[in-house]
Amino acid sequence: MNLTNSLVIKFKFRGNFITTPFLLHSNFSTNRSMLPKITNLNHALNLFDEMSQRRPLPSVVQFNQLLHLVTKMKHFSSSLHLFNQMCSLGVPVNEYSMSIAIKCCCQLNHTKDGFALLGSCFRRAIPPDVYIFSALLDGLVIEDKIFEAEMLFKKLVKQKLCEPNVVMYNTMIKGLCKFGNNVTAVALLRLMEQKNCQPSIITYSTIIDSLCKDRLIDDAFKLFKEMVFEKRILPNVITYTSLIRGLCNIGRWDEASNLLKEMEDENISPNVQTFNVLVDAFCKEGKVEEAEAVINIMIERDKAPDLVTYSSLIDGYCLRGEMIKAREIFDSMTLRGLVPNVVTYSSLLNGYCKNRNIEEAMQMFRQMTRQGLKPNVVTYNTMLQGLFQVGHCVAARKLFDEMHAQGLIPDHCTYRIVLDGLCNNHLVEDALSLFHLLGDAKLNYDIFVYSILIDGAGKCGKFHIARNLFHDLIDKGLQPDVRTYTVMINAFCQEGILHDAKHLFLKMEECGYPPNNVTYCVLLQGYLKNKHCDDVEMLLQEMGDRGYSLDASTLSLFIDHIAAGLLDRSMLKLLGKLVPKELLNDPRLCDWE
DNA sequence: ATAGGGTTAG
Repeated sequence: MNLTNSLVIKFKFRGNFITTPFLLHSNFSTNRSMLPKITNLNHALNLFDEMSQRRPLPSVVQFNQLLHLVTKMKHFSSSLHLFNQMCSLGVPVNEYSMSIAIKCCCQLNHTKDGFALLGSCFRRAIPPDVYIFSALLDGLVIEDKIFEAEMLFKKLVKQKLCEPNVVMYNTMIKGLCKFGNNVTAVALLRLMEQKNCQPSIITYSTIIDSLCKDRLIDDAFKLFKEMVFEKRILPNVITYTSLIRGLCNIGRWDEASNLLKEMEDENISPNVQTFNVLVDAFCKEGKVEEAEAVINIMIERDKAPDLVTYSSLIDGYCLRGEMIKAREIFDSMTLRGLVPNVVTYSSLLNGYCKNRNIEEAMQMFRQMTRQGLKPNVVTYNTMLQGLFQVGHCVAARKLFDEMHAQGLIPDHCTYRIVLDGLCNNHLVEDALSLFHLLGDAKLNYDIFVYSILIDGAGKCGKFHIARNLFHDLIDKGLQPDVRTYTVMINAFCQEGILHDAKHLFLKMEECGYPPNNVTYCVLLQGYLKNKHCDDVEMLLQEMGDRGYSLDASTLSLFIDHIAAGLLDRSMLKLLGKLVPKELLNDPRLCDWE
């Protein structure tokens, strides 16, 4: 390794950065032997000790270099500690030292401390620069304080406290994307062009990734083309990986495969993460053989599968109910030098739970704790759902309390799982009192929660409660979605109030939420069960026009009605058009048409 | 210094 090349220091020269090889002479001899060797934290800490004992003290530049190295290794708390020691030693810290210290606070989720350090910049007469503000902005984004982030950004621009550079724009764009605000993200991209700050591949990749996550794949490609053909920015492996994932997620496999070819033609090799996207996509479709084939290619190409790869594969086998195979992969990971983490465990636990093997799930849950892994909210959610599914409500309650004792805060998923679990185990009263007890502003404004409770109340014959909940959510200004309408229609049908069911069915369309397959089936079942057959034929016709099909239980009900002479056999022809392929081999349908 | 991966939800 060439020492001269590896030790490059940036000198500020007439306001421009120029890079100059840092020539090493006698007084830097210790540097020469130590700095390039720094590969881990201990080396860095030892060097710091050694440096702080030298007299005179090394310059702030040398300390900053070391600080920068430690930060690069992501040892943020150590870096902060060193910064504090620098201050105690009397090293005249500058804006670079401050920016590193602030960056560390922000990356540690202590943006507040970062702002405190900003205050100390002013006290030390160090004018904060764009790096410092970018670090703070990123901290706010990391902590999901998007409103504060936007305020800071606007304030910096308006009061001309600093001229945003491409990194700062990218950070703000990342924040907007994180909150699904793609429109403003693109607007900011346009603003930076207008201000002559050229967007980079990072700017484009950030927005492209966000559009892909929101399934706006065509918009993503529009931006991709703009980047390549207008801006002449070459896409890299990250850009391609985002697009391939976007395509896989919406099932556009051929295009994903073409894009993979395209990127290889451009001499951009897929990396572990690109392959992971493919493995995950195959596994989510239950195509574990294909996933295994991808993994073999990874091994051939020296792109060692990692925890993510195997977690996806475990998911794939769990989805197919092949728990022995899933467990085999889990157990063999250690042999490959990979130690399962909380996510891997959660995947396996979810598999056991979904396949109703709660005993094995419980055992593994305890095993992970013994191995020193702390279950997180997702792990508890998985277990809670598993326990409710097999009706172990008392055990679920115990686990819920345990979660609390561990200092974990239940999230939206937790409440949805618990409320749904209680409803499905005929404990609607408990669900409702929990809902009212919580009174949590967020929970009370969660449309999913309302759907769960309305469904639960309706199915337990507590119709008035279901209807009150529906009015309640309207009063709060919540917008019911297709599921909310559907469960409410179901509740009306069960109560035999078909007039209101039909009214709501028509209303949802007016409100921009057209009924789906399930809604039609629910209403049809309601009509049949209540022997109210006037609209049935029309509804079936509409379903055909919309390309919908009947589910197994609705179809069964129709056949029973026809067999009992309650419906005319002429309806069979219409029904035949609405039978999904997988139901066509039902023996009862043999004499159709 | 800024961008991409894995677990839960009706």
